[in-house]
This record gives sequence, C-alpha cells and structure tokens, in this order.
Amino acid sequence: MSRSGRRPGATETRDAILQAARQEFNNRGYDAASIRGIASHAEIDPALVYHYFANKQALFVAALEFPADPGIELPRILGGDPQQLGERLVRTILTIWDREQISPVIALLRSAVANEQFAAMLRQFIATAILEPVLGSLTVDQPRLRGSLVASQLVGLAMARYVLRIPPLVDVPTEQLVSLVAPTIQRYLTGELTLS
Amino acid sequence: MSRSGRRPGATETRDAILQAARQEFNNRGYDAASIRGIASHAEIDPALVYHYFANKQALFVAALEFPADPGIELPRILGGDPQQLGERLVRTILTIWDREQISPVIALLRSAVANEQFAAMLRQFIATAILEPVLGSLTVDQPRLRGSLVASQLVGLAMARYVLRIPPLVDVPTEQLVSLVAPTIQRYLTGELTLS
DNA sequence: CGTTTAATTCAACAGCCGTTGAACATCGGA
DNA sequence: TCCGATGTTCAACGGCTGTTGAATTAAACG
Repeated sequence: MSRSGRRPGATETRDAILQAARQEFNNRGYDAASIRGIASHAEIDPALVYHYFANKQALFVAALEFPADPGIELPRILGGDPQQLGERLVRTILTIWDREQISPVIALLRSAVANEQFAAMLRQFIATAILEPVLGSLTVDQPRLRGSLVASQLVGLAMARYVLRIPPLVDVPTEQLVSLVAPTIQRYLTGELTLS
Repeated sequence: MSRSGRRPGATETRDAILQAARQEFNNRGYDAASIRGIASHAEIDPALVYHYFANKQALFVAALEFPADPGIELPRILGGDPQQLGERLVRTILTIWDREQISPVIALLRSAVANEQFAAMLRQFIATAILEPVLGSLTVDQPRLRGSLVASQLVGLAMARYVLRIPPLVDVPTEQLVSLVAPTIQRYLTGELTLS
C-alpha cells in the first residue's frame, strides 16, 4: 500500500487538473469552485495542484486560455456584407458556445458576478476581442453605445441559455436562434438609433 | 459598561437587519454575503440575526419581498396600444431598477448564477410575474419562445448595466435607454419571427 | 412589585476554505 | 549506480462560514 510518492509511468496530471478546473469553474464560478473539489475531480491530492500552479487565481487564468483564436474567426466575421454582420457574429459566437459544453466565457461570466476583478476581465475581453474589431470595421455614429447594446444582448443570451437555462431557449437549435437574434444585433450595429 | 442584555427604548433592529441584508445580498449575491457581514453593517451581533430569522435562506427570502406590486404596475403596462407594449414594459422595468439602488431582482440575479435553487426562483419570477401576463394579453404565435427572447434581452440589460457595469450603458439616461431597447422587445413580442 | 417574555451579546461548535512544509517515491541524467 | 529533479501524499495552519446555547438586561404584563 504505497500511498505517498511519485507514481510509475508517464505523467499527465497537469492536464487532468486543468480539465477538472475548467469543468468546475465553468459550472460553479470562481468563488464556488474549490481547490479541493477540483483535486477530487482529478483524483488527486489538493496539494498537488500547488505543485503545478502558484495559487487558485493562476489556475483560473491557466484554465481560461481561450480556445477560439480571435485571429482566425474575426476575418471571417468582418468580411462580407456589413448588412449581415450581425448574423455572422451571432452565428460564430453561438457556435463556439455550443461546441464545447465547457466555455471559458461562461466561466468568466459566472465568476464576474460576485467578483469585481473578474467583471473587469470580462468587460475588457468583450470590448477588445469582440466590440472593437467589429465596430472598428464599420463607420457609424455612437460606436461605444452600439457596442454596449450588442454586449447586453449577447450577455443576456449567454445568461438565459447557459446559466439560467430558461427552458425554450436551451433547446432552440443554434441556427434558428441565430435567425431570431441576428436582427437585434444588426440593428444595434448599423440601424438608426432613435435617441428620443 | 453593560455589554450584553436588552437595550433600553424602542427596538428597530429587525428593520436594520433587513436593510443591511438587502444591501449585502444586492451587491454580493447570496453566497458571498455573510451573516457576520450583514450583522456588522447593522451594528449588531451575528447571533441576533438568528433571533429574528430562522436561518440565512429565510433572511434572504424576507429581504427579497418585492417592492413593486405587480398588481399595480401590470394594468398600466397592458393597457394601451399593443404596438407600444415593449416600450411601456422596458420603461417600467428600468424605472423600478433605477429607482432604488437596491433591487431584489438584481440580488436574485446575482445569487442565481452560483446557485441552481435561486436560478429556479428567478426563472419562475420572470415567467409568472412578467412574461405570462404580458404575453397572455397578446395573440401571437410561439409565445414561450417570444417570452424567452424578451427575457434574454432584459436579463442582459440588467447584467450589463447593474452587474458588469459596462461603461456607456451605466450612464445612459433611463428614457434614452428605453427608446433604444424598446424596439428589440417589441419585435420579440409582436414582430414576425423568421424561423429560417 | 414579581414574573414572564423579548432583545442582546459572548463563546463556542463543526465544517469548509486556500495554502504550506515535510516526507516519500520514482524518473532522468552523470 | 548514485543523485538531483520531479511527482505525490499527509498533516497541519489560520481564517472564514452558518449556527447554537447559555447568560444578561430590559420591557411588558399581571
């Protein structure tokens, strides 16, 4: 019964920890996810986590590591008719969210609610990775206001579909949801804003 | 130096606890808000909270106690031109949220993110207090799908303006925000849904 | 006035948390 | 083969949490 000490054979522990961390952060958020819980999911002692990562926050950042490379997706969104920019944007984002049951954005969203520091991270990500490139490609008035309206609908979609799980929305097929929400995004992006 | 024991004079402790609880639940959410923190805000010993409320969850429910009576607001929303239903709905909700810096809905929203039980409470509140009456007053196809789309935009608005505090949105005057978002809500409520 | 009831605090419980240091076992290179 | 680096566990730390029971003081009621 050798308990402690290194295990024979190759080691894949670091990845196991990251995987468990992604899962836990994704569906509990930063605060509610615990090192002990993550370690237990990875079938490992909690202290081992600290052998690979400096502390909880470093683990969170490592687990976030965005899988969708904006450099690849963005040109596909920005190219083409600006009048269908909203549709391409919504389709791309929903596809990414739906592809993996575990999404860094959802993890960050869940964490941002109780933690101002992560709220700032999420604001920054939304602004620089989505809004600035998309709106920079257009010539419209009030780009920042338009961007924040787009953000509100996208965040609402993520909350309703993945966090609150409001029933009809959870089951609507991706492409149908695209055609329902895209007009809203398109209006926020290029429509006339009535500032009564 | 009498420490323990009852204080002379009338007692308003229960209200002080509720007020502190509302504040803490509102801007931290259920899990992050602590009984000790609430008690300290109310300048009171933590154990005193348990003299008035059975436990943390009971305190949360008591602190929630909805201030906007749906029975009063709803007829004002439902009466009038159905083509401006979206505008009246958004205006009413934003007015309620803006009026008090402390809103039960925001508290519930913050709490629902990490706690499935509160997510269910929020779903139920959105459905029965907002969506059902509003959509019940219309004759449209796909009412549940329409309702969930409305919910997604409203939740997104609450998240962006009050939780994430996305800069432009925080400072846009209420009435201007109404005129920006109302067309979206109106389209979800009565517009043609293109189910491609 | 005496007694019961209500308000209040103190001290403690058990449980969880992030984190650390020491001990042990295996691997990889000299 | 020896030895340092790496992987792994155990046990503990201090701090925070929700909650409870006993003790103390004042109000309310007869």
